[in-house]
This record gives sequence, structure tokens and C-alpha cells, in this order.
Amino acid sequence: MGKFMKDKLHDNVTIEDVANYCGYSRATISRVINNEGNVKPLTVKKIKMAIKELGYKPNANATALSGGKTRTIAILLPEIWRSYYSTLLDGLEEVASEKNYYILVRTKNYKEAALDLLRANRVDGFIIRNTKDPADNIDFVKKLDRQNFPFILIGNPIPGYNFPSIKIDNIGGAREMAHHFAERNYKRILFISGPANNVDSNDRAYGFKLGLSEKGINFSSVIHVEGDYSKKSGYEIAKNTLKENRVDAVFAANDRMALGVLIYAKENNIEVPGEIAIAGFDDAFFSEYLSPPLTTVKPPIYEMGTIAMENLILMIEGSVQRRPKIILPTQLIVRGSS
Amino acid sequence: MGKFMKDKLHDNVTIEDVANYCGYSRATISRVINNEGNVKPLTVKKIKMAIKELGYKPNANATALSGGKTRTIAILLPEIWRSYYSTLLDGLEEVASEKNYYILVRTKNYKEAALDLLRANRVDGFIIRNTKDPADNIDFVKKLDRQNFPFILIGNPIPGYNFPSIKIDNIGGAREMAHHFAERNYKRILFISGPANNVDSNDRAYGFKLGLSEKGINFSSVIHVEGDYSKKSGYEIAKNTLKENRVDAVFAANDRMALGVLIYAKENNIEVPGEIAIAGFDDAFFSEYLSPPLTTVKPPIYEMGTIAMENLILMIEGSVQRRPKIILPTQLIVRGSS
DNA sequence: CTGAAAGCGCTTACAG
DNA sequence: CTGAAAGCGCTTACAG
Repeated sequence: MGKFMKDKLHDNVTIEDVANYCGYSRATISRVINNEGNVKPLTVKKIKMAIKELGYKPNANATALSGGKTRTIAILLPEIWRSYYSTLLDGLEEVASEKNYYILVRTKNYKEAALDLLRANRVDGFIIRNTKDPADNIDFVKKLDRQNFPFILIGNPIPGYNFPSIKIDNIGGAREMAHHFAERNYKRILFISGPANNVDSNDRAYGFKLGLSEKGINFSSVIHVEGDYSKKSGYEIAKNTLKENRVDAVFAANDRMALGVLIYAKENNIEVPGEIAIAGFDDAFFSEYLSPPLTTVKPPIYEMGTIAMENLILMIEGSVQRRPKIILPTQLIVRGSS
Repeated sequence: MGKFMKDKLHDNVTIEDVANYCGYSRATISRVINNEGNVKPLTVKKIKMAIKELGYKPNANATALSGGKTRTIAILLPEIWRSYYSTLLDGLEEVASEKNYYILVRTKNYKEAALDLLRANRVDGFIIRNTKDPADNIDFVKKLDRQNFPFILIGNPIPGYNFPSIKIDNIGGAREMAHHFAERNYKRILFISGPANNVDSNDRAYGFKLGLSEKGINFSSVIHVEGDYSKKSGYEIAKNTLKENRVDAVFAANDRMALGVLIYAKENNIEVPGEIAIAGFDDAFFSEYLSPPLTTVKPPIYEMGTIAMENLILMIEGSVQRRPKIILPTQLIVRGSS
């Protein structure tokens, strides 16, 4: 057959065409496509042959409409740009495409979009990364939960609820940092937390405190100042605190604030780590390029993506009810700043 | 699972429900949804009211199946992780969501996926960022073109064809860099290109040559060495070249190779820019954090995303045939390294 | 093991 | 301006 004919076939082949081609009914073709069993092996073979020869692909919209799955998963993120999110997305997509799923990514006004996706039956499941305020999309999440519609929360789960979720071990990571500080014999410590209501930051504070006390350092001797996760707040807090207090080491609840502290130290000729050690949390993209490179806690973001997607697909395809609650270990990365 | 589907269906209000609710036929409801005109204003009003009250959203699969659009756009990328791609994605999504489209993102084995998306009628259009070898997906692109299916190529277009595309002005950017070098009075120049067959790199080489000649500098006096875009190749080339040649300035076809040169210079106590100036192309995420910060050419990646999506949507919705060919200007960013 | 037939929720000529 | 009806390409009880 000519090139043109071939293309034409490829473009419009329906289940009906396959049925006519090999002399079975649409129902049987459908059974073979969906591996339903209860079809004679020879028939399966013939039909698979026909499908291949005609280059048949089921129309996804028809499949979804008639009760089948969409094989697409919605991923709701606050933004894409930051490496945190793009790395996460990378992990999510890795597994999705491997398992033959498509991903629909949404950031802008995603609450509204989520409802639309659900109602329009566009997806089989949701991966949801909360915005700053975890309670923001509580209504939608509850709705999913009520309908038993598959979803997984990524990052900070919604406090007070027991939804399927995956997050990093903030407590463990900060605890390790505390141990590191103890080993280095840093005694006079400044801890800069994130915003007061931030779950991550609170966990990091708790873990840090825990780790210090395990090494016999009382948290009450630690200067604790609240920042807002911005570079600027790190800078300002350093400026306000370091003049009046002797400090051996600073632990900021994220790398951006640690960067602010580092910039302040450089501007004021404070030697790092000679006079003051500095550490952060996140292993931000810039951290290894600073001078000195920043000691930090690296969260397994890519793995969080792959594991989240694996679990979601299990929820979608599995007959068993699953409510995974996963916590992934972090990794302490000691660099030149401590 | 049966129960689950049933529940879900019950939960969803259909066009039938709207029809019953307000006493018009499904056909008329459909007309109102699609703003078709030819409906009495009062009827429109009543129906819109009913839609709102019932919280009705059309089932996307039914719409697509019965000849409507999917309102989703496939984005094919070689990868997501690098900031180039995530920034691009950000721009693409910004416009897509604003115009009420969803995006389907795919990186892994995307050629195969693309064909599937097309056949299964899952999307209204394609945004395609070529892999290293632009000819790699030539068959698919030709197929789209033949079917008059909307798509736009991003980045390096396929040589020899006239497909709708958008890219940055590599020539103009490198030309500006040449002018900058001339102003700084750098005479002995090392140019490190990318791989020989790389379209971007060739354009940058051409633009650099052009810019130098405009300032009376003969390109033949420039040492031209071919790299492979990696940090390592920048490092190696610096090592092999800078020992035996006096060089005032290095222009690498991307920032990663420039970083390699910078690392070599630091290791060998060559002062930058005192003894050798270094510049790159791309404004990579690390470039502003280096010491000294790297002079480079910043491509308008985010804008490339927004403009590409705007044009694609015009192609999808517009009645007019459009084959946009867009080239976006870059921006020279002079930092401490030159 | 297989098929006929009834949907799934829309759109779109066709008629009036 | 509006509705009845056919159809988009699948899946899934129901029968045999």
C-alpha cells in the first residue's frame, strides 16, 4: 500500500475498523485491548495482529467517556519555575510516562482548575502540592476524599487530617544538623525560623531542638528569631542580632535566609566559618556555588516525585484501598560554611 | 470500583440535567455553552442561570468525542529539570491557563507519546522543543503539517523546512557580545563553540564573527576551538589553549563552558577579568553567583513561552491560516567577568 | 468464549 | 429561535 494510504489508515482507525478487519465484534476487540481474559488465545493473537497492522490506537475521549480511565494525572503546583518544583515534576513525570500515563500540569489559580478537571472527568488522580496555606484547598481535598477519588498530598500535609501524603523528614534533617553543630562544638547558636505558622519550619525547629538536647545543649541558650524565608529577612536578622551577641553558628530554616546571613557576614568582614559558621536547609540551586559553599540539608525531591507517582498509580489501579503516609529521609551536606 | 464510578456519575451534573432544569433541549443548552448565537437573549439568560445554579461543567471527553475541542495542549520537551525548560514551561502555562487551556507535559520518549496523543485526539495543538537532533522528529512534524494540525517549534527549527517556529536571536546576541569585546579592547580572543552540527552554536559563531568584523577585528585572528557545551570541555580547552597562547578574552557559546574556563583560571591564579575576561551565553542560573559573576547573553525564555502559546492558540482558534516565524531579541548582561 | 445492544455526555446537521 | 435524532468511539452488562 502506498504511503498516503498508510497515513490515512493510521489517522482514522477505530475499533470498528479493527472489528471488520479481523471478523470479530467491537466487544471482543475491546476485551483484548483491556486484557480482560475470557477470550480464546488464538482470537487474542489474531486481534492483536490486526491492531498492529492497522496501527490502531483507542480514542482516549471515547474510552474515558464510556467509563474507562483517562490515563492522565493532574499535578497541581504553586509554581513551576523554582528548582524545587521542576525537580519534583521531573520525578513525577519519570514514573508517569514509564507507566504510560500523561500528566496535566497546572499552577495558576489551580483550585478552580482542579474542580473543573474533576467534574469534566479529565483525570484519574491528583498530585497536590499545597500552597503556603495548606488549608487553602481543604474543601477540594475533602471532596476528593469523600468521593474516594485517588490523590496524594505532597509536602506539608494539612494539619488535623489524615489524607494520603508524602513529605520529607524535616525533623530528622534538622536533628542531624544539630548533631553536626554539636560535633563542631558550636555553642552560641542563632536559629532563624520561617514564618510562625509554617509546618516545615516548625518541624525543623523541633528537630533542631531535639538534636541539640540529645547532645546536652539546651535550646533555651539558643537565640531564636523568626524570619520569613526570604534572603532579606536573613540579612536583616543577621544585622540586628550579630552585633549585640557573640554567635558561633547560624542555622537558618532555609538556604535563602542563610544566604542573607552570608552576604551580611561578607559585607562586614566576618570570616565564615572561622568566626561564624552558617548552615541552611533545602540545598538550593545556588548553595554549592557560594563562597564558601553552604552547609545544608538536602531533601530528596526527585524521589518524592517518583514515589508519589508510584503510589498514586497504585491507588488508581489497585483494588486495595491505600492511604499512604510517607516520610522520606533527608541528607546532611557539609560544605565549607561550617 | 463499579460503585465508585456510579457515585461519581451521580455527583456530576450533565447537559441533560440542565435541560430538564430549565425546560430547554440539550441542543439549545449546547448552543449557549458554545456562544453560538441564534438563541433568544432571554433564553440565553435563563440557561446561563441554570448552568450556574447547578454548577454544571461540560464533560470534556464528551465534548472532544463529539467533535469539539479538547482545550488541552501538548508540550513536548527533552527534559524539565533545567531552568531553561522550567522557565519556558512557566511562560507556556501562564498563557495557557489564562486562555482556559490545560497543558499536557511530556519529556520521556516523546516521539512515541506525540503520535499517541495525536491519534487519541487528546490535544488541540503541540508545542515542540526539539531534542539535540532537530531532524529526530521530522516525520511527526511533517505529519502535523500535512494534516494542518496546529503546532509551533520552539528553539532550533528544523533546517530546510518552513514550519511555524519561535526562537531567540542567537546571531544578534553574539554580535552584541563581539561589540562589547571590541569596546573593552580585547584583541586576542578565544572562541569556544558548541558541537559542530548545533544550530544555536553555529548562529552564535556567525553573529560573533559578524560583530567583530563590524569593529574591524578579523575573525581569522580569533582562536576557534570546538567544545561540546559541557563544563568539562570548557575546562579542557582552557587548559590546552591558554598555556600556549596569550589571550585577552574568552567567549564560550554557553555559560557552562564559560564556567569551566573560569574554574581553570581560578585554579591557575589567572586573574579574571584582569588577565583574561570570560563571557558566556544563556545566563544560566549559576552565572550571577560566580565570582566574578559571569558576563553573558540572556535569552528571553519566559517570553518565548508566552508568545509561543499565544500564537498556538491563535492558530487553534483563528479562522485564518497562520504560520508564525518569530525571532526574539536577546539581552547582553555585562557582569564582573569582563 | 463471543456478539447485539444500550449507554457515556456531548455536538450538529436537519426540520420546522 | 428551538427541538428531535443521529452520531462521535468506546465499554459493559446481558444472553447465549
